[in-house]
Amino acid sequence: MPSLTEENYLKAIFVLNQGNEKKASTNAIADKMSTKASSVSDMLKRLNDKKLINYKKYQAAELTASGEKIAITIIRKHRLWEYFLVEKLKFGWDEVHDIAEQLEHIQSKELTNRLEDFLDYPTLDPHGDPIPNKEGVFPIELNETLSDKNENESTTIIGVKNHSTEFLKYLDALSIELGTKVKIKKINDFDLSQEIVIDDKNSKHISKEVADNLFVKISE
Amino acid sequence: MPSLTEENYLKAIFVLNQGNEKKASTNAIADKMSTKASSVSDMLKRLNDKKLINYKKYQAAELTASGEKIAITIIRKHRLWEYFLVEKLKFGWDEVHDIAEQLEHIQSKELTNRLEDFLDYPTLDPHGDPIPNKEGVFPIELNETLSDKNENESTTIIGVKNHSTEFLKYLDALSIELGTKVKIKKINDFDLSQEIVIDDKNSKHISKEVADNLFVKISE
DNA sequence: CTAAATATTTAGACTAGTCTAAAAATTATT
DNA sequence: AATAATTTTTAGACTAGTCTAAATATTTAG
Repeated sequence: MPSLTEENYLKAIFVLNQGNEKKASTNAIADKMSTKASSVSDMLKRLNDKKLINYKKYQAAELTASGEKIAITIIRKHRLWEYFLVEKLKFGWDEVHDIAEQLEHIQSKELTNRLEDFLDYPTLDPHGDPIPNKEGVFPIELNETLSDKNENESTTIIGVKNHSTEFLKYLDALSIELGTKVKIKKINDFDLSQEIVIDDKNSKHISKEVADNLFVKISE
Repeated sequence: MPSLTEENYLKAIFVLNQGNEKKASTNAIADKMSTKASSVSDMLKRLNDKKLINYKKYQAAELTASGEKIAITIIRKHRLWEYFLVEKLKFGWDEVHDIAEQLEHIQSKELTNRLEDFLDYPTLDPHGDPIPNKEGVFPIELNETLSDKNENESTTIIGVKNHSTEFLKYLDALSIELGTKVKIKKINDFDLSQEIVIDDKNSKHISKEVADNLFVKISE
């Protein structure tokens, strides 16, 4: 069994390496985990010894099959618990991240599977992120963001990349939620900010950073 | 915030000292926590420094008001989660202890309170143990055990002292559950084992150790 | 009341994980 | 290709918690 800390490292590496390119550098991991590069360096050696990652000095880390399995299990638990917190306990989507961050480390396969059954096998968590099944298979991949779209295109918001309370509250203020239709009226050349129309009604102005963090329905 | 380990020590001390007498000796705690007396000795010093317990060398430990508050919160969370696991996820009463042992350390008052609301404010957990409310008040105390009863007395099982899977499975085999009526037909002088009649139907023979671990309805 | 048995504490070492500061390697820039 | 900037690793120290073995208290028994 990996320790709680090891689980968090594996999860961070999984998330950083999503979209195939090896981006899990020592600094990137340190940044994501709010720790120091030297600590990460130590830990990468240990995870390598345990064959949970492939790691060579001065090169980015990659998960092995068994490391990835653990990472996906953590993500599965995190997302199932988030769904539980929002759907059953009526938390807001901006309130559940830190609690799920703790719940994801509860060890019991049986618990995870019964929870999934109790929740009627949800496929997406409250932020639109896909929930891997018992076998670790994700139902869909979220790839395209609103920034990838062009002027005059319409699309639907299906997920958020950033899960911070601040960002989610900002979306609430803009009346953007999952399922919201968005039409891009204009993209400003200077800062790539967008003028958008929400649900054919309200016009809003959003920065590129916001558009970067909104996943949209994949074209055709 | 106390660490997970500190929380476990506080809980152990609370449980040992239940029923007022100071029984939380170094060895008793070590035993309960499956650790060594020397480790306990170290920890008692630290908890004393943090004013979570009152402890003087060679004397049993007592919780301070703030230590007790923490212990009760842990117990509250443990019992609410056990109730959730049995009532909502349909676990057996013999399967939930280890999982609740993990869940009890999740930090979020809001979560505990919403969970309690979701469960409709249960007062007893699946083992008959009282669930303290938000203010830390227990609805009732379980005191009397079947060993305290005499020959020809009848009573009702309302709780179990030992929560181990083995004990609970043994009770299942005896068809003893919460609410079961028991009449003591005979107490053997030699080993204090009892001949009992369960629900006016089946006669069984149980050891003193089993009777010690069955809480019964308090007389009159 | 003294000796033996038992309980508790201390001393010193170990592990996991972290940090700072310095050294070494890699990458970028001229 | 040489130097500068950046990234990564190493060395050494620190904390929380644990352990074994030895020392010291306390309790029990004769």
